[in-house]
Amino acid sequence: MVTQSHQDGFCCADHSGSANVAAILDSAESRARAQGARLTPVRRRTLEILLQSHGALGAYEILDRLNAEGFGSQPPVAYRALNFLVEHGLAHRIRRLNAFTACAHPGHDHRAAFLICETCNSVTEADAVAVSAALGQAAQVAGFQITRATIEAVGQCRACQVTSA
Amino acid sequence: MVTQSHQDGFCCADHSGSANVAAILDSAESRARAQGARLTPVRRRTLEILLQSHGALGAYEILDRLNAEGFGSQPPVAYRALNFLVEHGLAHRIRRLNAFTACAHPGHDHRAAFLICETCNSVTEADAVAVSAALGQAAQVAGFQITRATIEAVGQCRACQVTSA
DNA sequence: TTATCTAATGTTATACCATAACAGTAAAGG
DNA sequence: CCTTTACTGTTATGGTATAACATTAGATAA
Repeated sequence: MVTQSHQDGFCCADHSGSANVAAILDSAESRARAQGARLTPVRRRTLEILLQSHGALGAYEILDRLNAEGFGSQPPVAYRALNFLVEHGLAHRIRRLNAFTACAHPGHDHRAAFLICETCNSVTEADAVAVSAALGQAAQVAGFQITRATIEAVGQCRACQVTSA
Repeated sequence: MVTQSHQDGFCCADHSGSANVAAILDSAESRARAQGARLTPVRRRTLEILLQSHGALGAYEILDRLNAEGFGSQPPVAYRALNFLVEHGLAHRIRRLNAFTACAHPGHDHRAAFLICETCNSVTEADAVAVSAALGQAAQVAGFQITRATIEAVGQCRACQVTSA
């Protein structure tokens, strides 16, 4: 399971304590509106599920939860909501896991790298400005013009290194 | 199709003219042997298919070709050969494309980034030593210990920029 | 050599991930 | 209001990947 994580709560700090989830959702809504997009109930709820989750969630897991709450039951329901969130910078797709995660810093025009812990399955979003610059440099050597990039690392998060030491 | 590429041959230089394919295969065999691994017929042929291909190939495309030549017909046949090649540094998995490509510089302990042209579907392997260093730096800030990384960029290769200009 | 052990191949079966195409509904704009 | 557009939901299907087990081929040691 891609999503099963933090089984014991020992692994890492809280991700967006539920207190601020609502605030994040509201600001997401404003930003979407400003872009002429609508953060509809399914989309909002999908983002909320991602925000409350540790690690990343697969589309079908999201779908199960949405369906349990009265939303549609078929894959496109989840994929559409998730694609909307990704396109609007509110979530990220983690290709290595075939999964999705809420954006940790929505609104910023940030380049992100993802650090995937293979012990606890947590996914941490790291700043990738320097990485991006280096990648752009490497591409330039090849005369390649980058549109977008995927930067994902697998390893062990701080807490899990300690635990297994 | 993930692999359809270079439809008109205008796009990029030849990738490993068939002359050196045999040499590459032989040296791959030696290196595999040195590691106590065997480059069996399916594995060797799979690598050859990748070497002769432009762009990346999906596992099922490889499977079709293998099967047409008398090898097994079921997915594990292709996946096992491909995983072997990846584990031994003879091929790379391109996650964004759910596909595989022959390693351009087998033997080197190189960090690679992949530049995927969305116009001609070519996949170029670029040196990613600096990118890797920057990524390691970013991870260190988070206390994260990287085991391996995926670095893939989508955009336009040199030839396709010219063409569409 | 032959018995044995291990690695590799092949199969069946199944699970997981993702999208195309179409019908119905709700919101925005004239 | 009525039209237009965007969103939601469905059915159906296609693509990607692996688990589990039977068989065969290679390596090892008696």
